[in-house]
Amino acid sequence: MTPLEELRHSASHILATALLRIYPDAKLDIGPPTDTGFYYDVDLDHKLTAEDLAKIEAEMKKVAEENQPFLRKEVSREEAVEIIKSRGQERYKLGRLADIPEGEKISFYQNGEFMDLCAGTHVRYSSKVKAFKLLSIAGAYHRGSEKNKQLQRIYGTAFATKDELAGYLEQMEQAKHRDHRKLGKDLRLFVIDEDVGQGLILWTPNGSVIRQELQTFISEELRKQGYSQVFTPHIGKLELYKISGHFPYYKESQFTPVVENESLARILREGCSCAEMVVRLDAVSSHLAAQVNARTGTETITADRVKPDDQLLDGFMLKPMNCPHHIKIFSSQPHSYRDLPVRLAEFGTVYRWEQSGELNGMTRVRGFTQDDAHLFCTEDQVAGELLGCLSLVKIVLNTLGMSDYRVRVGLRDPDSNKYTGAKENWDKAESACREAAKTLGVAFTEEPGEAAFYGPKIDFVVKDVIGREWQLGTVQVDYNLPIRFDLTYSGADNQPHRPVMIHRAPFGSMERFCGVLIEHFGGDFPVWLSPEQVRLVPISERTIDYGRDVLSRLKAAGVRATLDEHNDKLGAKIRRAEIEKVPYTLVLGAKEAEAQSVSVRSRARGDEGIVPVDQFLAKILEDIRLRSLSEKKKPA
RNA sequence: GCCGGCGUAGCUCAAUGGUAGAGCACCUGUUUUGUAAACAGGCGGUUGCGGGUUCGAAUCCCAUCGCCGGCUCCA
Repeated sequence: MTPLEELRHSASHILATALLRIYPDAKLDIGPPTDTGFYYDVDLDHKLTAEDLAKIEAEMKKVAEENQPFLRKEVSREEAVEIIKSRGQERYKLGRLADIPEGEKISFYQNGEFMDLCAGTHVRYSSKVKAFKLLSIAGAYHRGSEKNKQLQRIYGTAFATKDELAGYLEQMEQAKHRDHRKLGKDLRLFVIDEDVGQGLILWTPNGSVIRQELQTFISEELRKQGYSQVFTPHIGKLELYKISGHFPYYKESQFTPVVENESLARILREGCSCAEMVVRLDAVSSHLAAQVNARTGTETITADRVKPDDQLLDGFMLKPMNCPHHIKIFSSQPHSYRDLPVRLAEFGTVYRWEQSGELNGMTRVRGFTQDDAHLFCTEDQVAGELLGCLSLVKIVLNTLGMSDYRVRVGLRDPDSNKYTGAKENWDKAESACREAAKTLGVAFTEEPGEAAFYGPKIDFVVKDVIGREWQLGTVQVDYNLPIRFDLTYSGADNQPHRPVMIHRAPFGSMERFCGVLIEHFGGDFPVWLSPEQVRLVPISERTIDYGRDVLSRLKAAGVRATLDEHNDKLGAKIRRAEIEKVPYTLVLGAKEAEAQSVSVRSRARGDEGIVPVDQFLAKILEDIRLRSLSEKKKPA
């Protein structure tokens, strides 16, 4: 345990000590340190409030001042049971004791009157813990399972010094200003309207500029890398997803199917309970089941889903993924090995039923657009194609100056059987992913259990301003769908062969990526992405006409510019442009009008002096063309 | 979905059972401005929505929708 973790862990014991003084009947579960602080999970009939938190914190201060030594005591399993029972903490602590493997040491730590089952380690005296703060109360399931009782989790943080604590709290406060939900509102980038629906993003004109620029950017890269762009509809027949296996496997996280009119009329005529309707929507024909099961070599469609044809209901689904549609484009023509790889790309909008409590601004939504593509290739081509996909992700991240991410190679969970496909294919795919990740030149972690059910993947994960991790770009190898859809190509031997699919999305989703990007730049977008690139500010009404003249020249060159015609003093107009985070403000007075020039004020560098209009135009056009990053804002 | 908190003008917030208010934004006028806020006036509300208690509800109660923090989930 690091010294800081030790401190925080001790703080959580002090929290428990104080808590039991105030609520002696509280049943404790577990109280570990975290990346940013500590928590303790507690079962207590009384619902803790913010006022209670203040009381507990005051009591914690007393415990700290009592300067209690932390004493370690090693005991036998039997003694441990006795201690736990004597303290009335058997409800959760006996279970935690049982988690300790036979043969391992069992220890308690005591400070003052409090004693807790704990491996340690701790600070030596409670007075070491002097810079701490309780932050919030939240529900948390015992052992993280929603089947168990929900406990109250008390979150807090602690640092070695009061200055560090104050610094951390200040940093959290600052982070709020960069939150994409706040900036999205302030800069009018997107809105979510409750009448439209939770988790459904409305891209306003400003946000749409950013999205459009990003799409143009990636489209240029796709053309260089030999992709073909396609368009597909937002819905597809239920049967399509029964073949792919997405329905009903992911039914819980999909929108309810749209039942076809004919089917709807039939069930209204015949009468049909809700439960029966669900069963009939899930069901597949014996014909389809036989085909898919034969191809996969396993019972992927189980007997209880098979129904006679006249019991089936037909309908459409909002697409939860783009792959089935792209597969149908691929399979609409015969392919030779000479055609491969086929790379089909689309900004494809998909819909998923995320739990209401999970929705979050633009980063977790119910409808989002993936910068998706599916590559159909031979097995020999997989490794090379993976490298191409990763280089695309790198280009994206480099261009945007995003270096604060981690890479995760998602592998099979060796203890699970949810994965489809032959072991040899998995071995090959996993090693291809691992080798490809190595070429990135950044550290990556291999995480068993993080693979998709159809194949391993390489994910790029970033943190938002309040430390939550989000998966952005992803590259996935898939041996499963080509089998389910019976995809083939003719090999050099004139025999049919099975292609391998790669799914990849460098941004992941446009919504999530833009959300993270807003926070990454704190709203100070580089010129090429800025919704408004130039603000023209006449010093008085006398130079408005000159402003109109400059405006039309900028617009003709394709620069996004506006003219501030408000009847305000110069300072007020500059202030407005600053608040709206426009990268360049051009001040126009009599001198400038006379010389066909502009006085340039940059968001990053302040007043840069007077230059001819043409010179400014050439410079900004070059920055836009190169997609240059803005210089960091000078500290205020 | 679960636990807890919150919901007042476009935005930030005030009003603790007794006439819904301020600043900014917006509109009009005066001012004609040189690098982060000129001055004055005006517009703007069924206090998220629906019920209830009360002589009287933004305020108390119930229900519902949404938002925030966590938990669970995430092809």
